[in-house]
Amino acid sequence: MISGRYRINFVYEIIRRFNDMKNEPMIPKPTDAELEILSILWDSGPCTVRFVNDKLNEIRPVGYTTTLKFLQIMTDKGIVTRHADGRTHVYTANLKKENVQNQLLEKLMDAVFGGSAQQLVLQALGNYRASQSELAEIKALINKLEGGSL
Amino acid sequence: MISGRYRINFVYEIIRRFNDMKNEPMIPKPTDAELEILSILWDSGPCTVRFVNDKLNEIRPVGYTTTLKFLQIMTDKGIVTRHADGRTHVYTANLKKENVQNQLLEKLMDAVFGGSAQQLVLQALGNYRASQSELAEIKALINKLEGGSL
DNA sequence: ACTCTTTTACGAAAATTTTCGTACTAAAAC
DNA sequence: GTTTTAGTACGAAAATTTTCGTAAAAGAGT
Repeated sequence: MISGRYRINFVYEIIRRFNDMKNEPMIPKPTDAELEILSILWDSGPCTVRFVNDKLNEIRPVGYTTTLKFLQIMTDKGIVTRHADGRTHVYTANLKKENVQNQLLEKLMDAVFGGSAQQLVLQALGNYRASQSELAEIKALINKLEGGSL
Repeated sequence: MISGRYRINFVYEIIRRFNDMKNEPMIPKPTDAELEILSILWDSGPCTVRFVNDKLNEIRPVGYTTTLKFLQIMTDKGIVTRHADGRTHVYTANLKKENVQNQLLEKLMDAVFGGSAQQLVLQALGNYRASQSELAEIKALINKLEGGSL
């Protein structure tokens, strides 16, 4: 049995060790709570536990040590990095927002859109109104894609 | 403590009872395994446990009683309906594919796209190549949307 | 120096999700 | 009619995720 200083899911321990040898880490599907925290780190840059916890509590009540524990687990999983700043620790997202976005899009696409990006996009456009300028921007991208593959 | 003939998550028991009084059930976020099964039911219509299990095993090994248990749990949660056909049971999806698609899109949108449908769509289009005709179809929808809100 | 506050470390409970074994039942095959 | 096969019911373990309590340390204020 693999066990480090403290043992989390042993799968993640393996992943972490594996990732230590690579540049782009394999992404171990963040949980919902982890996603929430990642979002905060992406928006605000490196954060203390206190800051993350305050942000979370703007949405729902979470104990400070709960947040701390999450960050520690995420450190173990290798999805955030910690460095000390005096007595407190500052955490930085270790995954690129874009990569996670793509990972989740792909998962959703496969799960309920039969793997079709088109179906997903049509559904998203049909239901969540975008502004005129946003629509224009999407159309511009499509035009570029059409041009590129002609 | 709420307990019926058999007790699952008590939250779901409450939801189930609540839904008995309404037409459109509130959707209790299907788990990953449940989504897999829902997909099969959407694609193939009402299915027996045997059929669902065979389908699942095309992808990964799952025991028969595991699948059966899932279907039973899903029945308790109210996300599938069961009716007997002789000795065997046939299960039918109780949620509309579209509704679940939208629910998951919205969740993803909020979680990692700052609530912006446009960002989600741009990302999806940028990464997962769609064919010319698919792109054209998307553009047609956009044109319709633009027209409608002028 | 001493108390009050803030912080990290850690264990463990609670909640949820996934998985399967065992028992029982009914039909089918021989 | 007995055995084999295929089905459901149910409990419970295993795996994962979420949550928090308690202890110890480190500053801060007085």
